[in-house]
Amino acid sequence: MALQDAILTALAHDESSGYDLAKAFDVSVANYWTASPQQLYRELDKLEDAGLVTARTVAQTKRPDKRVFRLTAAGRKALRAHTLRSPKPMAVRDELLVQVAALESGDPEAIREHVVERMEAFEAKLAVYHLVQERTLAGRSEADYLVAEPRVGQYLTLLRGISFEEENIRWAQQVLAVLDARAAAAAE
Amino acid sequence: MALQDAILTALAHDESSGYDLAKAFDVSVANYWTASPQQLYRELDKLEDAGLVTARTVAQTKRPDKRVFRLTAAGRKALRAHTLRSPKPMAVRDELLVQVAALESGDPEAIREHVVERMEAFEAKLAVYHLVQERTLAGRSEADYLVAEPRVGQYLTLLRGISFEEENIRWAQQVLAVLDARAAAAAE
DNA sequence: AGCACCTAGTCACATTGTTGAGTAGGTTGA
DNA sequence: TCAACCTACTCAACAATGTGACTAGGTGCT
Repeated sequence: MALQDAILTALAHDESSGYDLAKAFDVSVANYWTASPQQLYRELDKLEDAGLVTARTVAQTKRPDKRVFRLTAAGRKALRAHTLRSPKPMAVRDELLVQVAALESGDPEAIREHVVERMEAFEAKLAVYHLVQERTLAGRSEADYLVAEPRVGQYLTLLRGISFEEENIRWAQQVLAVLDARAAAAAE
Repeated sequence: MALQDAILTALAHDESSGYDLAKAFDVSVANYWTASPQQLYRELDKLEDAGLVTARTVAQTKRPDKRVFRLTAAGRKALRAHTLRSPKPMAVRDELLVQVAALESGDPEAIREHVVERMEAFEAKLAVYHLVQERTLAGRSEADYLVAEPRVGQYLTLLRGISFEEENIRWAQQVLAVLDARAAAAAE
């Protein structure tokens, strides 16, 4: 259900193909909902069957044809109805945290390496978010944008994504510092 | 798979019943993995079939009997093997963020109310985490604990949970401030 | 010439998550 | 004393989400 709503939200302002949607999910929606391309194609078909989106095939030269989706009036209504329902509690799934929780039962060196790798991913993601932020603000101040810009919802979720990645990086650094301090203490 | 590893981790130091596990998942594991009691019972049965945990029925007076689970040697090995595998990227699912992203297409007043409710949940969770933190440290300083305490993994994930909830609260306050400023600007 | 990567998908299967009902006694508070 | 909630589960069915393999032409690099 909620994946459908996330898709409808992504289509609220612009039409797009499944492939474009997959890229958008990768960069900006991943903050609050994750979905693989396969999931998106499947849900788009369902949304089309339900009459919430319409598809139009666009022929391309030198590229495969694509199907471009856009909201219908019913889709717009469904999106509004979704915001009236009480949201379910957040769900998180992070195998890295599972591994860190199992630090004493696992292989500390492997876990350390996983933290390092993840930290690089956090930093890459933060850099992307900062780029999106710059492009979104386009020279305006954040304070102005937050009060005056009609399409502020996406920007608010972007802010959450930025602070989330910043905290992830800080946390990863702390974990590495703790692991190193413990390794040093054990070596004595 | 990873739900199984999260369960094995929770059982790494102490045996516990499915019911106890459900409470533990509610308060501390929810940081990095969520699961309903039903899922836990199902996975515990599978883990038992796979020989990774053993169950022992404990008769209680004035209470229903309970089944207490503990890791087997194979379970301990599986947990260690899990930490050697590269963790999958984090997955988040939050319907509230989906609603905020759809702010312009949805009902702003309903969304505001959902943010208020969620903020209360964030604060309650943070209070629980602080309690767990106090009980865990038991008077020791955090710096000492992080270097000297053998079982530091859980504490590191707790720290991530605390900063996560703090950021959630800050973000929710910002969203409410923005919504109010925009409502005031629109009323003029 | 050959490889890797990009666009733009489809199909089948596996795992995870949700809902609702049932059982049965004990504790707490108005 | 009666309702509401807590402990401690089990069972079944279904819905949603996630993974892996596959197709197929085009582009860019060495």
